Amino acid sequence: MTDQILTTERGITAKAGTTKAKIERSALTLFVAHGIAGATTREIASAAGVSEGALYRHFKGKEEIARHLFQAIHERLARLVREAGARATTIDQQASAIVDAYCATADDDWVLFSYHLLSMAHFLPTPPGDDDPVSATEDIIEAAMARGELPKQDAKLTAASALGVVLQPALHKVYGRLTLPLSTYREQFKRNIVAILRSDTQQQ
Amino acid sequence: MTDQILTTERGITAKAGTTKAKIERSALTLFVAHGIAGATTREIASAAGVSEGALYRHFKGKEEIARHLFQAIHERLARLVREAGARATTIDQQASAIVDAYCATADDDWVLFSYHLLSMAHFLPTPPGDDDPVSATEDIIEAAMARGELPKQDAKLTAASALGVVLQPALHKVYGRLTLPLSTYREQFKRNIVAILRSDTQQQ
DNA sequence: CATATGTAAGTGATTGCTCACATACATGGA
DNA sequence: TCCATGTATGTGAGCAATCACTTACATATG
Repeated sequence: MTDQILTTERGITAKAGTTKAKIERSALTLFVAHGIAGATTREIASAAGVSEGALYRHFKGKEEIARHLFQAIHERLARLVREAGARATTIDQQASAIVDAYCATADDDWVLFSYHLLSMAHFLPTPPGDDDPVSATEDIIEAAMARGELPKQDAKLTAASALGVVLQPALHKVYGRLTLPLSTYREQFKRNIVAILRSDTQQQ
Repeated sequence: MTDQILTTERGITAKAGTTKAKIERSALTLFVAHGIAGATTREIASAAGVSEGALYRHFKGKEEIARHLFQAIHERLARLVREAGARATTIDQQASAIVDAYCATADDDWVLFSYHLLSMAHFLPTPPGDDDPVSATEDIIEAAMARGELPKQDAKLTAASALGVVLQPALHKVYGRLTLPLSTYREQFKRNIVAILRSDTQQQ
């Protein structure tokens, strides 16, 4: 039952090749495969090729590993959305930049991204004050409504549906219904989101 | 630690008020709250107000309860989507009927519906041959493309994004970001989905 | 009395986590 | 250069708690 991984493991926050990086990567993979509760500390240690005690040199416990991994991707996505929103000036450009950022992040580390999708329910609601990608998206849509670029409506709902255009296909990739890299669908995502944002602006 | 529920419990497949219905309802609630692996058989029995042994009179084990509940909502949604597709003739009518069916099902039994959203990853891929709501949606979109009502493109992707318009807001309701019944957003869902379906048909 | 249903007290297995101990390595005074 | 020492890191046996599940028995029903 020794599932030791011999290759140098890419870390999430720890330097690649270190024991901590191996633990992060093994835990991440097993959390995605069996869920957080379903993955055991023994499995994680075995997959990382270290003893179980080593886990507790670097983390307080299993739950801390799970939260550490979640925060890494959650905060990263929030930052990327904010940056994409700040970089562009029109809502169409902003939508395009956000889609690009999501697709690049997903394809860059698919296991980490799918962990974010699958473990969301385990950690939310996030402690107030912390940023998150959904709030960032809502803020960008609200700003566009405020400057008259979009019709005024429920920004929380619009943000949710727009995110759904990307995240539901991402989930289907997790389920094996779609197999190509997420970036493959970038342009269609952008068209679809723009279509949603404008779906109430029928001023012909 | 006796969390006995005194009201008559609405069954999923069992007759309301029976022990089996109480077990189904308690298991469902706890699976949504703590996940399948995170909910214990003791908790389920306690919440149902029965002994732990009673669980095993009606189900082989915890995993069978979880699968039983999943199949109930999964097959129900698949059937509703097929029926909505068969009832209407144009893709716009079909989309409208599917949105109505999803919203009605969600609001009718929100815990069961959110269980479907949250436990999908635990059961998929479904055994081949069984129907599912995503395949049903794909079939309807493919048929509309075949009769020239929609531009020919990746039906699996279009179906995923269209479902995302409804399911991501539903997830946000699970997370507490949206609070109103899902039906509240019906008309906006329909507009958004139609906008997506047509987003490649710019024949002006 | 036969069958279905429910109970209480277990069972062995597995869980997350701890702890006494081993090793690696950097530091610095002689 | 040498080794004494402190600190960081890793080990693996093992612990108490908890897990899903079983079993012997009671009761209800037709």
